[in-house]
Amino acid sequence: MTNKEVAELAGVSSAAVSRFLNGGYLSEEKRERIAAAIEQTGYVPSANARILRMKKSDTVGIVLTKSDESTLSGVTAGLEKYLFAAGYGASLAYVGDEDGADFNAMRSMLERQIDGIVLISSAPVPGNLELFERARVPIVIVGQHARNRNCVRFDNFGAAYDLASALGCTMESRVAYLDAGKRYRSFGSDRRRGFLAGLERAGVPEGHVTVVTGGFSVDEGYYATKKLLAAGNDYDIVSCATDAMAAGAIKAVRERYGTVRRGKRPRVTGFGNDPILQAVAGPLPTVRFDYEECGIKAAEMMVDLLRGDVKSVTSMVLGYKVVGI
Amino acid sequence: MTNKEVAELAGVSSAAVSRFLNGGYLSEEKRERIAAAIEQTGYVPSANARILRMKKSDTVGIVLTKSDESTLSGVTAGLEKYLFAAGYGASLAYVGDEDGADFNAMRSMLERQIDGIVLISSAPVPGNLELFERARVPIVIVGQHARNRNCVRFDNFGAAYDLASALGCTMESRVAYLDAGKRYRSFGSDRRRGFLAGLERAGVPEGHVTVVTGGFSVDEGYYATKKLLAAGNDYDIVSCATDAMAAGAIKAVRERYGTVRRGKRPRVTGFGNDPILQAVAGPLPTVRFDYEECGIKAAEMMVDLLRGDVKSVTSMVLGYKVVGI
DNA sequence: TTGTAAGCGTTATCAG
DNA sequence: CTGATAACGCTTACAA
Repeated sequence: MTNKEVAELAGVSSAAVSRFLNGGYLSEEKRERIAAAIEQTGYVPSANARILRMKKSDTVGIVLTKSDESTLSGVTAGLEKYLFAAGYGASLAYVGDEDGADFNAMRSMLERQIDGIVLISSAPVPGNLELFERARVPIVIVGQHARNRNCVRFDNFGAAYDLASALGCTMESRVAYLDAGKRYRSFGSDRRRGFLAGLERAGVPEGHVTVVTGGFSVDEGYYATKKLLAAGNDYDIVSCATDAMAAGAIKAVRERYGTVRRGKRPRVTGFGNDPILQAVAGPLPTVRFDYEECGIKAAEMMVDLLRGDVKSVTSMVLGYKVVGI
Repeated sequence: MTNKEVAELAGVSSAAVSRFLNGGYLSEEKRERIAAAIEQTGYVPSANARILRMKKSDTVGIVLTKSDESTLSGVTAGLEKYLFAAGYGASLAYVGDEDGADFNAMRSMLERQIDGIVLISSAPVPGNLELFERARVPIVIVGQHARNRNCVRFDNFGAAYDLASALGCTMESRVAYLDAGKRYRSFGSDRRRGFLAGLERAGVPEGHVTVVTGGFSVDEGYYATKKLLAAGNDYDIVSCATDAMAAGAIKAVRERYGTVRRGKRPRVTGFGNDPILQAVAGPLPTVRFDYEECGIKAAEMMVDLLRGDVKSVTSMVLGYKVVGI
């Protein structure tokens, strides 16, 4: 069913149908006839033809690099909310670890003429951004810092620093830190560096701190902690780069020390908003971020970019809240 | 940058460029010249023009009705994996509770000429399916039963029945069930009915069973349980329709009975694969579904539909595993 | 207010 | 093997 067919049925020109759809000059009488024809035929206009003609899609592409589940849905919710309100659509693509998956997703968005792209990534930003630059498509990076690029991210370093400072460690404390891996700047190295700096500030001697690097899943947190404890050392604190790892760590700690809090049982800390962990392990020292706000800010930045009322590159850093101490 | 411009630069016709991109007859010499021109210009073909011309997009739309977070990412992962392998793209849209959000998302997919649509929904399937029927766009429903429609779902009734049967309840047992709400057939009424049937089978008298209906979040599980226990009754079992609710229930139980398992402290059961809950509350009786397989099956069904090698409507019911008993 | 017609970037047909 | 050309469905001058 096309424009033209509807027009014929209604006894008007195809231009009239287009005007009906987009709000142009039209007599009340034709308006009704067209409405009836559309209703009758179930006509759905072709977005592709429109985009082709208009050379823009009023749509923003969102590419999510798979990582921490809960983060993503909060951020996208915020993004979509703001974008819709501003009259834009959103087109999502999840990408996993497969080779080149991010490139494919980004390219396919370009092919579909998205007007802007938001990259949500915990790993280093892919090198394929030139693609968008050449096409003059504005880019907003979420969750990472990128030199001279528009980005919105959380202050992971500061959050980890404050968390470490709030734990009440002394010169005697023994602390283990479970790092999420070098590949991930935001919840990997930023948190690790912040945490270690915080400990140093608190006066914990370097020799009392053990850092273990692994993945960010529950299982990886579990095995890393298990190994650590099996080595025969006692820790006052086992700090984890993510809530998922913390869940694994808690399991390992309980297996070793029993379920009751006493004596040498280490305290576990996490990082994130996981409500299930909060309920079951609480009060657990952790850090909360407002993911939805992050999405909103990113969307706002994008919309400003699209509307052209922005001149310079902005890098926005969002705050955090240390809880459960 | 367009087809034609690249063609000029390479000194060939636009048809040749098209053949280069889609693999048609082309001399090695021109092939090279075109490749060079594309490289040089950063040309990206327009998917919209192609779709307009071809009248198909080789893309499947996936509409996710917001609900249980963890479910979704597993199902979409399975869907995308299979679809990509079969040569299709996927286009995601998350929709929340806002009025008409699902309709808008579905319509916009139609406007973009998706070749098929997968609806992932825990609430009743929206009435807007005629849209797709009129457009002859195949539909696969995930997570719900829908009369005379292609669908893939889990056996929620059976799972809840088996879970109830496995709990070792006797004629003396007191059981509370936290229902997730009538709006949700799959994890609402199906699970409730299955659970109650299982209890009956196990010989638990109806009078010993309390059903409370609420939402499916951690908090709602917490408050419902708290209220239940504050009423002064003791329960042997508090069964929850979702793992999130179970997390809340566990918190409430601990607040009332302390953290040690003994005496009248009720056992809590959940429903789902939440790894964090498993680690921290385990072993917790719960039911596991293979979400990724669900996505794969749905994609398989869709691809069969698209390829036309399928005649009748299929309704597929996937199994489950009761664990943590 | 309304209709005509050109053009958006592809691909497929068809003649060379 | 190659190139000209029509057509896909829509919007928008421009002319009426």
